[in-house]
Amino acid sequence: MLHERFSRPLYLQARDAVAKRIAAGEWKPGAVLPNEADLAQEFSVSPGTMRKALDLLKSERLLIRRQGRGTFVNDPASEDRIVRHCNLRDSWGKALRGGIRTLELAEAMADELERARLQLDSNEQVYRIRRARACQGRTFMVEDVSLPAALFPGLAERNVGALGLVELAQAYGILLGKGEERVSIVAASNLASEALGIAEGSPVLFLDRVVCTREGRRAEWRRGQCILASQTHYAVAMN
Amino acid sequence: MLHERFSRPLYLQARDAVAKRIAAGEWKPGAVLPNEADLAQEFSVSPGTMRKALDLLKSERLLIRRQGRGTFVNDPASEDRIVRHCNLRDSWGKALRGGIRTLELAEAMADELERARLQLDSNEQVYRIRRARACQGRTFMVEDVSLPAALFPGLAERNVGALGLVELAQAYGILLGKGEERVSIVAASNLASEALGIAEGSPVLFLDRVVCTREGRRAEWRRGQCILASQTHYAVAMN
DNA sequence: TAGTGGTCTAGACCACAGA
DNA sequence: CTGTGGTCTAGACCACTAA
Repeated sequence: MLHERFSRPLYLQARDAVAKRIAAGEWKPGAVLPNEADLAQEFSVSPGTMRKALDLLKSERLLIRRQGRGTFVNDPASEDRIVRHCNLRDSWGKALRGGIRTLELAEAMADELERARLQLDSNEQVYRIRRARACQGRTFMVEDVSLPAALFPGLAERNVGALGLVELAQAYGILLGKGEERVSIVAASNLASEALGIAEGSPVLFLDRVVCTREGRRAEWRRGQCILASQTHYAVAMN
Repeated sequence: MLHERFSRPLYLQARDAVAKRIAAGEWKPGAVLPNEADLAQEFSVSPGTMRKALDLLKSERLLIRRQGRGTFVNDPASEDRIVRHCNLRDSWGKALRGGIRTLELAEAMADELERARLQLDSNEQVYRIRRARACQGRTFMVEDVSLPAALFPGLAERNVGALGLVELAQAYGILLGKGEERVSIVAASNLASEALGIAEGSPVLFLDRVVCTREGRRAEWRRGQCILASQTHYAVAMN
């Protein structure tokens, strides 16, 4: 099962083994895991070591632990995990989620910028998607997304028109990890200004985001142009 | 020393006790702490409990632990702690720190907005500071800062003209904790456009930030207007 | 009442740094 | 070689949940 000595710490191996099972769908979102003692026995580690692994997964929001209840698989669509990838907030501080409409979808050879940002080799393919997000009938963001074709095989053939990154990852059994978003101001492009219903060249928030998988592979590069209605804003937590 | 039963967990009490000593300057930045066993004995807890407390402080970036070396107090001016409160990055991804010039400083009764954002009672005083930040001779941000007078007694009499929040907190023995920053776009104010050398009403990044102390008291409300030179941006990490 | 995770203890051995 | 933190073990008892 887990390697003994001359290798990574046991609690990291146990953590990754549990994460792998969740990614594989062996333990589905909302399901309850065996208790600490049973898991420890299954992975042949001490209860203390197993606990450390489970606490790590809890801090990574992959598990939820409740005293007296048990250990549960956190749903990727749960509020605390959605909020991580959506920093736009409405006037009540709620994540500004919106319906997604796909405008274009094409497969192509990764260009130089895509290879750099997604850390791809030459000759690797990407899917390019242009989408619009709307909330209450009002489009607030248009985005250009590049996805490594290797991570999302057959994406063009699947019906993914209304799916965001979180839902896509779930459909492909990919666990998302760290990411970085760069925020700046640009003049709206022709397409964006039309879709957003603003004058051409109006200043919009430009969101340049790269999200990695749990294992550190680049999973998405997104460039979004975004308008902020009154009282809506881009929120950043400092911990 | 620490309360026994009927109270918060021992590892949290130990964590706070260590944090308190650091804030009081008993252990200065860069200094080495006693080893785990000695600390455990001093606080009358088991080594495992003491370790949990120290690991927490390490995850809060208050301590640095090095195998074979010891446990050290992290400097508030160290890169990893500065970067938390400065999300502006230059083209190389380095934090965009800048010299600070104070334009105005006044003490006043907190107005309604300040009472709401800083969670102050009526009749509480605040210090209002207007400053400019410049890097390589170019002003890139003007900011209006409100500080609770109760936390920073006698601030007007001290020479704090070139100090930012991090340095101020250190001078007053305050440990900073969580915070939130809201990012949006506004038309530059008269004062800002002049200081930043841009046309009046040009779009600028508006940064609205509240930072708390470690204990959760509001320590600062800042409203900054900011221009982004080529290749500079506002960076957000998603963990 | 039984089962869960949360806290706490008291050790062991290992990897690493420095004298 | 000594001292440090990092890992790992094997228990104990407590607080909470649900049947």
